[in-house]
Amino acid sequence: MEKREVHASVKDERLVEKRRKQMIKGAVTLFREKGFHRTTTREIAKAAGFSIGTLYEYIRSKEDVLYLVCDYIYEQFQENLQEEFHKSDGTVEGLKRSIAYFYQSIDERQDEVLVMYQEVKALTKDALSYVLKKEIEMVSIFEQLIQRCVDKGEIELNEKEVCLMAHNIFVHGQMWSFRRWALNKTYNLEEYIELQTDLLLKGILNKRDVESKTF
Amino acid sequence: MEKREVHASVKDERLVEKRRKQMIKGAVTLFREKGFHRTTTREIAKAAGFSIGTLYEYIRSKEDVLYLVCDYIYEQFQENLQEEFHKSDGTVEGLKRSIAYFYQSIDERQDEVLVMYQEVKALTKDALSYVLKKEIEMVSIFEQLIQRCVDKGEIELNEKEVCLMAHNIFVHGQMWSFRRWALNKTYNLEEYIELQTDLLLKGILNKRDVESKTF
Amino acid sequence: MEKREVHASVKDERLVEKRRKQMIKGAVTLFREKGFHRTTTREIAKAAGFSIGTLYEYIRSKEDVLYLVCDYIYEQFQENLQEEFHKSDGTVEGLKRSIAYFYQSIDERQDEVLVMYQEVKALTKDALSYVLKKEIEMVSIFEQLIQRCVDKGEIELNEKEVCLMAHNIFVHGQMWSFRRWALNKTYNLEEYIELQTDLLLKGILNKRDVESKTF
Amino acid sequence: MEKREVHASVKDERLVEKRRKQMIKGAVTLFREKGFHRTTTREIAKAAGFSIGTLYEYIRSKEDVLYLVCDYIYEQFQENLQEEFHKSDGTVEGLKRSIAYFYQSIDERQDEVLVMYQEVKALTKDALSYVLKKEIEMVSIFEQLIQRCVDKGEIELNEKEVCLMAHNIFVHGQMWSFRRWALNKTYNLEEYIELQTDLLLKGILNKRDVESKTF
DNA sequence: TATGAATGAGCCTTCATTCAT
DNA sequence: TATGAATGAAGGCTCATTCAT
Repeated sequence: MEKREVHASVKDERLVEKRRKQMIKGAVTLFREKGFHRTTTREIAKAAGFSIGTLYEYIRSKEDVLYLVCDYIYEQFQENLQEEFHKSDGTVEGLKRSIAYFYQSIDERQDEVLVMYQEVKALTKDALSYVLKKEIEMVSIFEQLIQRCVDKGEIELNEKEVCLMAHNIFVHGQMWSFRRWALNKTYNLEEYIELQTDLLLKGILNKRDVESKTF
Repeated sequence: MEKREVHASVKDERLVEKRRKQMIKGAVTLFREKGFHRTTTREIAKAAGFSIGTLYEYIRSKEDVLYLVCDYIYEQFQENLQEEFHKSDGTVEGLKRSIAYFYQSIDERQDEVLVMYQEVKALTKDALSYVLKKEIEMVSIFEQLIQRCVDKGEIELNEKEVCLMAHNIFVHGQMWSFRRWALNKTYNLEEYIELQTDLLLKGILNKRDVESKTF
Repeated sequence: MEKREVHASVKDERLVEKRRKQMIKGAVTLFREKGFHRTTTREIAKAAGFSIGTLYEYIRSKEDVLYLVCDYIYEQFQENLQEEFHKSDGTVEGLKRSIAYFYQSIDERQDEVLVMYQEVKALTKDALSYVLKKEIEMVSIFEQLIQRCVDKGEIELNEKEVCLMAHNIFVHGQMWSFRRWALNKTYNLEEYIELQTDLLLKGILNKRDVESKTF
Repeated sequence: MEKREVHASVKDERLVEKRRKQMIKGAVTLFREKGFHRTTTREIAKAAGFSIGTLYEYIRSKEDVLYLVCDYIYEQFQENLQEEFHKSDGTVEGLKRSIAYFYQSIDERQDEVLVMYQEVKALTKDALSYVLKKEIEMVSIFEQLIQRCVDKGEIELNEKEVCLMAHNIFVHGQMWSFRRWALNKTYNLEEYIELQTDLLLKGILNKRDVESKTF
């Protein structure tokens, strides 16, 4: 469950960072195209711009690449979300902005999200646990964002509803990447965000607000 | 996009049917446990109860097995949904029953759903298209079920909202299988169904109904 | 320490036996020429007359080949020695015959002995233990052969001397293979056997015998 | 057959000497533990206390390390034996002392002897020849030591017997290292030396001596 | 039809060696 | 001189697929 340190033979940490970035970038593209299993380590090395030998100076096994990719993506999202969390003011408008922002980042990182989403299960149990923990943390950020609105009296939901709604928000984000083949025939990102948010919030807004807003 | 005929060397159609059932059953379990790529054809043959040679009398390639599995699962669900569709009366209550029924079948076939869900991407383009077409059909059934309610005036949604809601219903079903690791800590199936349906319908029910129901 | 069963995927035991014989024969030659580590599994397969895939139907790892080779050689020698043991009559003449016979078989199987001798250490601990146990058994046969002569009063040695002499007999046999490069400049097999036996027995023969024999 | 000069890029001979000593020391331990083939050059460099790049400033190939190790060990033994040779007085007692001394040094350098003994065959033909020549020289020292006793009339042996006995003495020394796993259950070094010498000399001592010693 | 032995392309990984700094 | 990152040939092993029986 702890952050798994991927072993590198190379000592220079800057270099490790740099090479891994190259690696992740190349790997994401490949994984996206052919999936983790159909991608060979040689292809990863080549895409990263170095030799197979060099690749293995920075990882211990092919699975490490997948872990690195997943970790990287989660890290990015979590960072963004964390920020969003701190900006949050407990208003429904704020929640909406956070959601919009989250879906936008997913849209920007489509490939990465899709890869992470489709290949996590190829991780070993260890790595998987760690990654899932991260996912729970992200969902829980949404949970808290919603809860703030509830606390402020802007929306009415009990605890379990808050939790489920957080999951839904999260999954609707992923959806935009894994069901893109179907969704983007009908919606562009803006529409998708607006419609999903509307459907989500319809009916849970406190009467007072609804009235003041509708009329 | 047409239904792909998987070639069998064996002529006796009854036998083909029988053997493929065995095959699918064994494969689902294996794919569930280890994923498509980590499962070997030998294992599939063994799990199906015959030899590797025999396996290849009924398929042409390993991927055929995956296709057969996916096709089988979709077929099952589609059949069920079709039935549901015919029973539908355009009331919100009916829609709720259909959703509940759909989620229940997903719960009953967890393994299969998960497999299909995680491994479809391993299908060749051809097979994938066919399978995705099926998925669209299923979503479209929900679309029609919702539309009937709209037509009847029970709920208020425009076309795009109907479509998105259909997708959501579908994805929330899958969610119950692919996020089970997180969800079933908090909800059992009944709760999940009830809460999701509530969140879904809150606010889109026509005022009249809401009033008559709430007061 | 137990006899290690080397796993074969192929069920037909006769075939396994046959293929392994081919394998061992090819491997011995190669190991002799280049040593275990410098021999590739592909070379072994080729020398055995089948493909690399087939090789791995009969073993699980390269080390299995070495084990099979060692086991085979020991088995051969042990069988021979066992026989010799049963024929033994407790006379010094008998002991001499046994030694001569042992050295002759070593001479006949030079390559095998050398391989076994030089490569055993490459075995895993498990396999090594088993193989060393066999070696102890062989030494102990000589120990018993000598002891019989002692019991019969033909030679005079205490327990520890008997044991050491058994080791010496054994090692002198191996010597004929691993120091052949030096020894066969000076001696042919017959000479070697005679001289070693003479040096060995000189002085340990009971006086009575010596006298009656010498004079 | 000539002493092979191992090429070093570094010019400073003192440094070369120093670095090689470090190298040999580290390598012996590693070779002992894992054998030559399973030891990597990186491990050797690390054990020697410098980097892989530096290692290659003092050798040209991994095999050079093995050669250096073997050469070093032989050199040590030969030096010792040479000394012994000069001290020798042609008495059986003297021979016994030399043997005892030889076996003691083997005991002291167990690891080195074992390594040399098990890994020489990994040397290239060239290096092997050179090293075997050294071994012949060592055996021949024993030959001469024995011959002196024969010349002095202390023991009775013909030329071929002298030669074989020299080989035996040498091999019994090695034996103490390569059969240690079996021998040291029964004997400690002192016993081993005494028993081997006894068995060796029994019966070849000139009658006169035997009588004078026994009675 | 059913079997399972045989095949070999191809994968992941290691490690001796080089070379720019 | 010393370093250690980079290289890529080569090795062990797997597994989808075929085919003779």
